[in-house]
Order: sequence, then structure tokens, then C-alpha cells
Amino acid sequence: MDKIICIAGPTASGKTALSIALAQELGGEIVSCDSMQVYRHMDIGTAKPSVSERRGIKHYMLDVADPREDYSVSRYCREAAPIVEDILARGKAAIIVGGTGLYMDSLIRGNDFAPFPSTGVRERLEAEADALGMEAMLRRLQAIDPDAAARLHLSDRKRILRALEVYLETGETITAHNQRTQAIPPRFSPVWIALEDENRQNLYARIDRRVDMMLEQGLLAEIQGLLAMGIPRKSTAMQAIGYKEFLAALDGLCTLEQAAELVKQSSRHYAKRQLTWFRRNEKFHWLRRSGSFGSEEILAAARRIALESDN
RNA sequence: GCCUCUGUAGCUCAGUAGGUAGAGCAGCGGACUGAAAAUCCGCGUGUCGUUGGUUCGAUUCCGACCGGAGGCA
Repeated sequence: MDKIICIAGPTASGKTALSIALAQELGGEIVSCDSMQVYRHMDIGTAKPSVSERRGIKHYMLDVADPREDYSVSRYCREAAPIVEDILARGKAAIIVGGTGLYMDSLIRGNDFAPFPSTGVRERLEAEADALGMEAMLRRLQAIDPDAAARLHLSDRKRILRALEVYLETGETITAHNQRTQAIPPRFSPVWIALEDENRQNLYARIDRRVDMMLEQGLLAEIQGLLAMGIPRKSTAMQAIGYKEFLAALDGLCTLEQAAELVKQSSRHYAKRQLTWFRRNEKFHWLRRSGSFGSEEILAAARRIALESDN
């Protein structure tokens, strides 16, 4: 059996447990799809499955980067795609599981990304944006890529500057680039499974509990360990939910209680964004957790979906 | 018991010199192509505590009552 199963869903929806149980039943291997679990030394706050939790199932794309590095989608695709190919080549099921929608879609579709500017273009653009203001930058984008300019909101600094940067670097507008890469056929065709709660409040309650548990498991010590390693406070890894907030508390900017509240809130917002992203993909089979449809039923349903569909 | 303040959206509060009300947060929805656990956009009807009165008209003014806070005893 060689097939790909994508398992998505918001934080704390039970993706990890489901993927491991499914891997055991189908004899599959797991490819994590999580923008923060790629970092080493960030275990508690990213809810990375421990070795014992993994039950001997092979896991890939965990601990593949140093927290000092700025990981990215393109690097993820470059590293994960060959792994998926290899699993399939060995006749096993590849279970791609995680909450980072952009990474998952990009891996499956085989997206091509415009090169990262190496020449300090980004720094220059940032400086120009500071000096001239975003109105001027947007006007500039309008002149070279009116479609992108129309699509982007004035406050979306990050995307406006990236659009400019791609053009400056490659001579191709980001709109043209995106159209070109979207035209190529998907690299893989997986079975899509998404987890959700019938009642949102239950998800939120689980998120709250999980944050408290992370604290009990020593999240604070983990963060202090990262600082001791010399991980910069503004690094991508430190932007992770649970890390940036408690870091502020450790710096004395707020109390631990306030930080914990903030982490819960950020996680709720994040869960909503994840749901929005996944809902857009109409190929997903949604499994909705409820009182009568718990982990066992979800596993049974996932197994049925995985076996029935031939992709 | 008396005096003062107070009761408006899930929360904190603003406001209407009388013409049935609006911010922040929460919540909800959406976007998303090399930072994505990031970045950004949109959505505000609620018995204006209850009940009488004045008025063409009351959430707004007056009275009573019921909550809450403080002060004096």
C-alpha cells in the first residue's frame, strides 16, 4: 500500500495521537508538517510528540533546524518532498500531519518559490518603507504589479515588501510567479482528513488545559534554556506562541498569569486561522469530535477513509 | 438606618443639553505562495436594572423599588 494521508486541524485537536494510531494500523510513517516543531530544543511549547509517544513510529521533519535559523516554507518543501517520495518508494503509507497549512499545501502541490533576496534588498526596502511610508511603497508596487497592489491592503507591510522584493530580485512580478507555479500539476494526491470540534468551546477548553500543562512540564525552563543557548529574542523560533509571551513574563514585562492568559488567547486566535485555512480546501474529510464521537470513533473513521479512497 | 456614587453589548466603559446608542477587548467570519505559531482585512440590536410619572416622544428628566460600591452612624 502506498498512499499519502494528510491530517490537519487546529492546535489541540488531536492530530498527533490520531496520526500515530493510524500509522500503527496501516504500517505508515509520519512526516510532521509544523513550522515550529522543526526546531530543536523546543519540545514542550510546540507539543512535539515525545519518543515514547511516538510508539516506535518513524517521524520525520522534527528537530531539523537550530532555533537560531530562520526556517521557511521553501526549505520545508525541499526537505520533506524527498522524504515522502522515499516512504512511498518503500511501499509504506506517508502520513503528513500538522497544523501549518501553508507548508502542507505547498508540499502537496510542489510549489515553487521565488528566490530569497541575498543582496540586502530586503533591508533596503525596509529602510525605504520607514523613510517614505507604506503609501509610497504601495504606489511603487502598483506601477510594476497592479494586480498585487490591488489585492494587498496598505497595512500589510510584509506582503507589499515581499512583492516588491520578488520583482527587484527576479524581474518577474509575484503575481506572474504565483500564476506560473499554480499552473503546474500537484506533486502528490493525498487523502485529506481534518479534525474539528463539534463545539468550539470544547476545543478552547482543551487549549487552556494544554497551556497549563505545558507550564507544569517546564516550559519556562525550556525557554530559559534557549536564552542560555544564546537564541536571539527576535528569532523566528522565539515568535512561537507560548514562547514570546512567557519570554515577556520572564523579562518582567507582565506577570506569569497574564502571560498564560495571553498564550491561551493567542492559541484560540491561531486555531481560528488554521480552521479558516483548511476550510478552503474542499477535499478535506472533516471528522468532528463530540461526546459520542471521540478518539476511537475518529480513528475508525479515519481508517475507513484512508482505506476506501484510492489515490 | 441615613448620605453619596453607580447599574448601557459576553467584559471594561463612553454617550444622547429628551428624537430608541458606540468604542476597546472578547467572540465570529475572511485573506494568505521563501517570517505562516507570522502578517493582514471585515462584522456591534443591546428589554440602555425594574416600574410608575412628566412629555407628541424617555435609555436620557422626576419618583419608587431592586442590585452594586463607598461614606456616616
